[in-house]
Amino acid sequence: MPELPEVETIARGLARRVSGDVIESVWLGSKPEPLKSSAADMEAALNAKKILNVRRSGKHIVFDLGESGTSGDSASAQWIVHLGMTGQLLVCPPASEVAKHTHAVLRLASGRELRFVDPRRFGRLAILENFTAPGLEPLTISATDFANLFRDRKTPIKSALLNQKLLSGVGNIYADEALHRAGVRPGRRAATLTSEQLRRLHKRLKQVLKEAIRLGGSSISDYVDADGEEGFFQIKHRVYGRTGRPCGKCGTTIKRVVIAGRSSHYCPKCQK
DNA sequence: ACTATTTCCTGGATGC
DNA sequence: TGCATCCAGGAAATAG
Repeated sequence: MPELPEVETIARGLARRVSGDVIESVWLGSKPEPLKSSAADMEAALNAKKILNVRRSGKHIVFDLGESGTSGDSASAQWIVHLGMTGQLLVCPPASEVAKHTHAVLRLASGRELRFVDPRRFGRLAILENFTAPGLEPLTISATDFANLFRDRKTPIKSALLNQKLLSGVGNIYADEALHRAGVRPGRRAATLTSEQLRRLHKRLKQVLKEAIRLGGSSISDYVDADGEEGFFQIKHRVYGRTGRPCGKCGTTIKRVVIAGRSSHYCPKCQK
């Protein structure tokens, strides 16, 4: 399940591999469409465009597109890819087998193909201009702005962390991991956190995201980066997916509760 | 304006 | 072995 660190890893890998390449042809699957715009519009927006850069905004992958004919690199539209739960963007030799649930194939001038594969179809594709994810970036947000996001909110802090309109990029894994490292229970009402706890959560969230990026993300289920490589942050998980096992810090059994319809894992002793 | 709940979707795990 | 059921969860839609 790609969250900020996984999407960052994928975007960096793609930037390295396909920046400067030109889209020669486009195939878009029919199925129940993961497309925001019509297939014809998307194809027209992608065809013959140069990929200037690939980067991350929140959990979205942004392909900056430019005209391939002109010498200047003036950006026009952007191809936005959200991987949802199970989406993958793969750079493949054209001869390689097309995986089941492939919804888009971009043939590149370099001879390779960029393929979007997504079994569960929670992923989304869109053509936009000047896209920025709705929430604030967790890696750059100030402690003050961070604290202000949660002031007066009655919702559990876990729900608030997952709310992409507040912070963009935090998902279930890193919300749980940041809360454990900050010593705060996921069910705590956001507004009841002390300023000290908010300060810690701000610090620990940044820390855990940065460390996860350094390790190439967490490979849970089928996550792989643009090179097909798995990440290693899952070995650093202290609570996520560790229900019933001992907390590494104090030995107390890790508990699981459902908040906002999501599994939330925490240590009843370390987290207040 | 918020908050909580439901829905989408398939594959892997589990149970009888 | 085979079939049914459950569960994973990001974000949009819906309801309160």
